[in-house]
Amino acid sequence: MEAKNSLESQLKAAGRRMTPQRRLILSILDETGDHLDAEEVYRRAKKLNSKLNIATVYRTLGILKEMDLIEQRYFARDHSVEYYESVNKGEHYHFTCLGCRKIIEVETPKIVQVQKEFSALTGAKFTHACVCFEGYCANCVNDEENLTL
Amino acid sequence: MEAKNSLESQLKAAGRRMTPQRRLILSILDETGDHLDAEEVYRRAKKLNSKLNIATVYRTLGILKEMDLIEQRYFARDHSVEYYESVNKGEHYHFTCLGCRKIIEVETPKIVQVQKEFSALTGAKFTHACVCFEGYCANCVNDEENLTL
DNA sequence: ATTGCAATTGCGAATCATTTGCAATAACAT
DNA sequence: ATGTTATTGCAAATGATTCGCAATTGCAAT
Repeated sequence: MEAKNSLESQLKAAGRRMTPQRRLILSILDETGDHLDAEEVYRRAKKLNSKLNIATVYRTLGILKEMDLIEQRYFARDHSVEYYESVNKGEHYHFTCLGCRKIIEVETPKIVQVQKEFSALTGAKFTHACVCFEGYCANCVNDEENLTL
Repeated sequence: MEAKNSLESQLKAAGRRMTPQRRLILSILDETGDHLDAEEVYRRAKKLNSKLNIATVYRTLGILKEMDLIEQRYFARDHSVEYYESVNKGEHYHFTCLGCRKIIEVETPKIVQVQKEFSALTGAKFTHACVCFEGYCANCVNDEENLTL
């Protein structure tokens, strides 16, 4: 057997049917390095299967979320930009530059430390953390200061 | 002069007109200890001024956000529960119990440390961080384990 | 290979929170 | 008191997501 991509095989293992639409959506999610929201997944998938409906994209993303195979995350403080990401990417967070809109990944163990401390203190158990940072990257800091001063 | 609540005086300082509707909305925001979303602000305000329109609430919240007098925050990972909070509350984050829906405030300097480290490393400047935690509180952990095992 | 049934799809309509256009109203400087 | 202009209420628009339902299709059993 060929090395099936993990999303597909996990869906099948859960007793889901594999349709061309799903295969398409899954392959996009699996192969992209970008951060895609539902609309963008739809846009890309639609290019390859023009009769795909966006409701199907939402339904598929919903199933994957429910199975904890992807996580819904957000970039901006007001959560205006949302996207889906495989859960197997390791711990990282995102910094969005308000100047150039670049996304920089932030790696740190400290968020997990906060969780551990809080657990130890209160006995609570974490299932998820949503963290998004906003600001200006090194390139844009100067521009921003010139504007606001 | 009486000690005007800060939101009101700051709005006036910014050249905004003070209407009964705004005064009402501001007093609710100023006095509540709860976490209110736009609908809830509207519900509470409506009790005291039955002809208030929800568009006015959204417009007022929009102005306050723009002036950075309140911050829009979220509880849940999927950001389904949103609320507005005065910015002068000091650094804290929220843990939402998925069992009993209780909100526990998490105090830690670590998030700010992450920001400082990242700034030092990359030269970026933070303007905002959005952090929300989800899980089960000590009381609900056991119930949840009983359910899932 | 064929069949049958349940899962899935496409479509359009429904929903829900939020925003907007606009005419009427009201705040505030003069 | 008056005029200008911000603000309001209302209703309609928007935009993302969900839903109902009939038609289709995957897949297991034959």
